[in-house]
Parts: sequence; structure tokens; C-alpha cells
Amino acid sequence: MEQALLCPRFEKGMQIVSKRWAGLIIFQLLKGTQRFSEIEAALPSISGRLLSERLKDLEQEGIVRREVFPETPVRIEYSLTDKGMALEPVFAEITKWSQAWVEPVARTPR
Amino acid sequence: MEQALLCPRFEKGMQIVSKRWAGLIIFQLLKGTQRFSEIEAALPSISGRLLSERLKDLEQEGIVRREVFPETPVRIEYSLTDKGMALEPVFAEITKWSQAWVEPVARTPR
DNA sequence: TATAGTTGGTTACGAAAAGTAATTATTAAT
DNA sequence: ATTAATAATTACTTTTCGTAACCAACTATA
Repeated sequence: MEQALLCPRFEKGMQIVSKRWAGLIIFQLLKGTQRFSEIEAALPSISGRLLSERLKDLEQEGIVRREVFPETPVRIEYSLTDKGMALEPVFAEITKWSQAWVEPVARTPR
Repeated sequence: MEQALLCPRFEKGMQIVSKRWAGLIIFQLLKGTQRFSEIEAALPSISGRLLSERLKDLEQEGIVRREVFPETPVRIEYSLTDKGMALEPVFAEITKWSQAWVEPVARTPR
């Protein structure tokens, strides 16, 4: 039998942020408004299919805003909402941790 | 060939932390040393198979420490290493964000 | 008219990962 | 060898991901 030992909000937050690619997409958009192809080029190996899917997910969650400019060819801009921008400190902490602990210079484990 | 436009350490850090269940397991272990069954009971719906797999991954990454006590029955304790403990601020920020921006949602029962 | 180029996708399908449930391994005392 | 209480693995199904090809809308050019 299970108990709700974790805060449901926290659990939902983790669910959103830790979905594959979602974090990197948000991190990339923290640099500013970008078009589909810019995000695609910036991220290491995400495919168009997944990028499209995740942007839709994140728009649904109110984290990403999508604006269509009916020019030729069509221009579509993605940016973060306030809710998305508010994630900046999370990524700042992940950055700090990564600098300190990932691929460190021969730190003796154990 | 692809360009490394993201800091490789950050990318690796994201990879570790955002792997499914990994975040919640670490968050749970931040509360203190726990046994397999305790973690299993605390997390909403992770299966034994995945918990075992993730704990091994995290041990491999130097984030989780596994100690075997040859008693009867055998007792195995999981705890965070310094590297794992250092993730506390990350989760603190996710907690803050979740409190501020995630509306309370009822957890779907199993 | 047609055809090529540009952006932002979608579709189809095989591969990989996760979910489920049953089974096995690890312990020391009996 | 048997027992009891975890911890971990195996076998199998379902879901998600990765790759590559294709589509829609638009227009500049031939």
C-alpha cells in the first residue's frame, strides 16, 4: 500500500522538468526567444519529432509560449512564459553542481 | 557531425538528474539513509525493477552509496555520497518553483 | 505553369526503455 | 537443509524514443 509521502506539487514539478529533453529545451530558451530551427541546432541531438512533441507539452504546461508570424516562409517563435522563466534558479543550481561534481579532475571516489 | 554548444558537464548533469525516477530517488535519500523497501514505499509508483536499476546507475555515478549488513535477514542501506548531498540546492529550487507555479493536482491512484 | 526552396512540422516503423508480475538470491539462525 | 525477510532478477507486455522520409504553405524564379 502506498502513502503520499511526496508533495504532489513537487512530484508534478519533477515530472515536467525531468521529462527527456524538456530541461535542455527550457535551458536553451532561457537564453531568449528562439525559432524551431535554432533550438534544434543548439541542442546536441534532439530530433525534430521530439522537439515538436516537447514544445507542445511545455506549451500545454504553460511554460513555453508559441507565436506564429504568417510571413513567407512562416516564422514561429518560441519563448518562456513567467512560469518558465521562474525555472532559471533551478538551472543555475544544476550548472553549479555540474561544474563542481561532473567530470572532476581525478577526485578519488569511495 | 554535431557541435557541442552546451557545456558538456551541464549536459551530463542534466542527463543524470533528469533520468526518470532518479530525481525522486535522490530527493527521497536527502531525507536520510534508507533501505530499499523504504524508498519503494515512499515513492508514488516506482517498481522494484526500476528502483533497483536506478540505484545501481546512481551508485555507478558516485551519487548513492550502498552498504550491506550481513544480518538475518540481510539489511542493505542506501545513502547519498557528498556528490549526491551536493544536489540539495537543486531540489530546494525545484521545490520553490513547484510551490509557486504548480497548482495542486490530485495524484492518480494506481 | 511548374518547379524549387524555405520553415515547421507529421508519419511510419524498428529499437530502446519502462511497467508488471512472478521468480530467484542473499543472509544467519535453527 | 529449512526458514523468513528483504533485495534483486527474469520474462513478458506496453510505452516512448530515434531515424528518416514525407507533407503543407508560401513565393521567387524559370
